[in-house]
Amino acid sequence: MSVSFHAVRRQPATGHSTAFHATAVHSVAPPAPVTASLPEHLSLLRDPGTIQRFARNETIFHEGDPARHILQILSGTVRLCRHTPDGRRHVAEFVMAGDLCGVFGGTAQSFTAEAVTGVGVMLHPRAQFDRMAECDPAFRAKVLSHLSTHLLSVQMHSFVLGCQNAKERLASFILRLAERTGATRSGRLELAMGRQDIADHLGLTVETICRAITALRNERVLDVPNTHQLVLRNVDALSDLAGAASLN
Amino acid sequence: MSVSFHAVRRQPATGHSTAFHATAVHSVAPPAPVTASLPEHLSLLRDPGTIQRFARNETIFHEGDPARHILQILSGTVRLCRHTPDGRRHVAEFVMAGDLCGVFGGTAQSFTAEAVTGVGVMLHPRAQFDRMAECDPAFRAKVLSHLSTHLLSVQMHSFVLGCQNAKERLASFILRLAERTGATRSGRLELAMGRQDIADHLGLTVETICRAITALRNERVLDVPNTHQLVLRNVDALSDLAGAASLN
DNA sequence: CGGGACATTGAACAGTTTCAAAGCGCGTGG
DNA sequence: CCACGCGCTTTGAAACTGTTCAATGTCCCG
Repeated sequence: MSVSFHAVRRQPATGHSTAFHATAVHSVAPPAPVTASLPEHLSLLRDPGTIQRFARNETIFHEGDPARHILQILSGTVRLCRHTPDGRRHVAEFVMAGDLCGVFGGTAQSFTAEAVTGVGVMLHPRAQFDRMAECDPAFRAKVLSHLSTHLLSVQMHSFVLGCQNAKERLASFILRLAERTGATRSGRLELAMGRQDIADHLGLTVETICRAITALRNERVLDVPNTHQLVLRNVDALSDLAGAASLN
Repeated sequence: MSVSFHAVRRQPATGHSTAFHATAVHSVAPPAPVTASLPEHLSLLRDPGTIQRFARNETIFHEGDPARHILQILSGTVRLCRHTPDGRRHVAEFVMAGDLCGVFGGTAQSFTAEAVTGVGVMLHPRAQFDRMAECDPAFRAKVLSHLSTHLLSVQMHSFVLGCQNAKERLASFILRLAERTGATRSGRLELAMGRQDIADHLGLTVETICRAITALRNERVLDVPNTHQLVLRNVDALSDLAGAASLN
C-alpha cells in the first residue's frame, strides 16, 4: 500500500517570506450571545486594524514562530503543514473562512501556515484571548468545546490515514469538505486546494489522487466540471466508501 | 504502499462485557502544588472507593458510552480504539500508568477502551472535575496544557501515518514508548501490547510489524530478548528513521 | 498566442498485504 | 512434572495497491 517513499518532488512554493507582526490591540469585549460559537464570539471583537491579507502560496507563519496571535480566517483557504528535511510534506489540515487557527499548542506555532488561495485574516492578540478566557466562563466553555471538536477531527483523520485505501480516503475528504462548506445540499463543491495539497493531506501521491478522482467519475459518483470544482452525484456511494469516517 | 485492505482478521477479544458504573464520590479537593501536572493534581483526590480493576482484554468502556468519569490509569496499559462494521480496527492510542483518559470529547466516549494487560484505574467523577475547573484557575491551566500536549501528540501520529513507511513508523513508535516509560536511558523497553495492537496503531499488518522488527534486529538496532521486551542498541539509528517524528 | 504550472494517463516497479504454514511460549490438565 | 493445546509470533511466496518515472494534455495569465 501506501507509505510514502516521498521523493523530493514538491511545488517550489512561490513563497514570499511574510513575517507578520501585528500590533496588539486592546479592544473591550462586547457581550457575546451565549449561543455564539467560538469564532462568532471572537468576530465580535472585530477591529479593522488587525486585518491582514496574504497572497496565494504566501507563508503566513512558520512552525516554531512565536504564537502571539490567534488567527481568524475571513476569506480564502489556508493549509497547516509540516515540512521535513528530506522534502516530505504533511498537510495536517485545511483552515477555511470562519475557522480559527493558532488557538492551541502553547507559545510556538506547531505548524507552518500557507495561503492556498488569497487569504484575509483577522488577528486576535493572544493576551486578549487569554484575558477573556480568564474572566468569562462562557467563553472558556466555548474554547473547551472548540478544542474538543478539533481534537475529534484530528483523531478522525488519523483513522482515515491508518485504515483507509485511496478511494476511501478521497471520499472521506470530499464529504468532510462538503459538510464544512455546506455543499452537501447543492452537491457543488469548490476545491480551493490543488491535487498535491490533497495528496499530502491524505498521505498519497498526486497521481493516486487523480486516478481516484477519475475512478469516481467513471462510476458516476462525481462530476468534474473543472479542476477546482466537483459535483457530488451520489453522496450515498461516497458515504459508503468513507464508512465510519463520515459522521453522516 | 500501504493502505489497509484490512480483511476481517482480528483477535477474537476474549472480552467480557464489563460495563462499569462507579458511584460518584464527592471528596474535597486538597490544595495541589502549582507545579503538579494534571494527573498528579488529580491523584491528590485519591479515594479508594473509586478504584476498579480490569482483566486483560476486558472492555473498560465502549465508544458512545456516557462519559461520566475521567479515568486515571494506576497500572497496566489500555488501548483506545475504534472498531468498524467491516472488521477493521484503529488503535488511536495506548494509555499507560499515570495517564488520564476520557478527559475530553464531551459527554460521550469517543473511543472504546480495552485493557491490554491487567489494569487498575481510578475514577474521577466528571462533575467533580468540572467543578474544580470552574473554581481553580491553576487547575484550568493544567487541563488546557494537558489538552494541548495531547492534541500535539495526535497530530504527530497523523504525520507518522501520513508520511512514513513501515520501518520508520515502528521506529517512531518505539522511541515514543521509550520516552514515555523512561526507557531511553536503560535501553530496555517493555512492550505491554502485542504485535496486532502495534499494527493497528501504525496502520500496518502484524506480518509487516514482525518483518520490520526482524529487519531492525538484523541491523543491530534492536535486540529482542523475548516477545514483550526490546533492547535499544542504537537509538541514533532509530531517531534517524523516526526523523521529524522524534522530538529531539 | 506562448509559456508554465498543474492535472492526467500509462507502464514498470516496489512496499505492503494476503494467504499459508511453521515455530514458539505458556498455561492447563492429566 | 511433563505434555498437550491454543494463541501469538515469525517466515515464506504470491498478489495487489500505490508509487515512481515519464510523457501528454489542459488551463490560465501575461
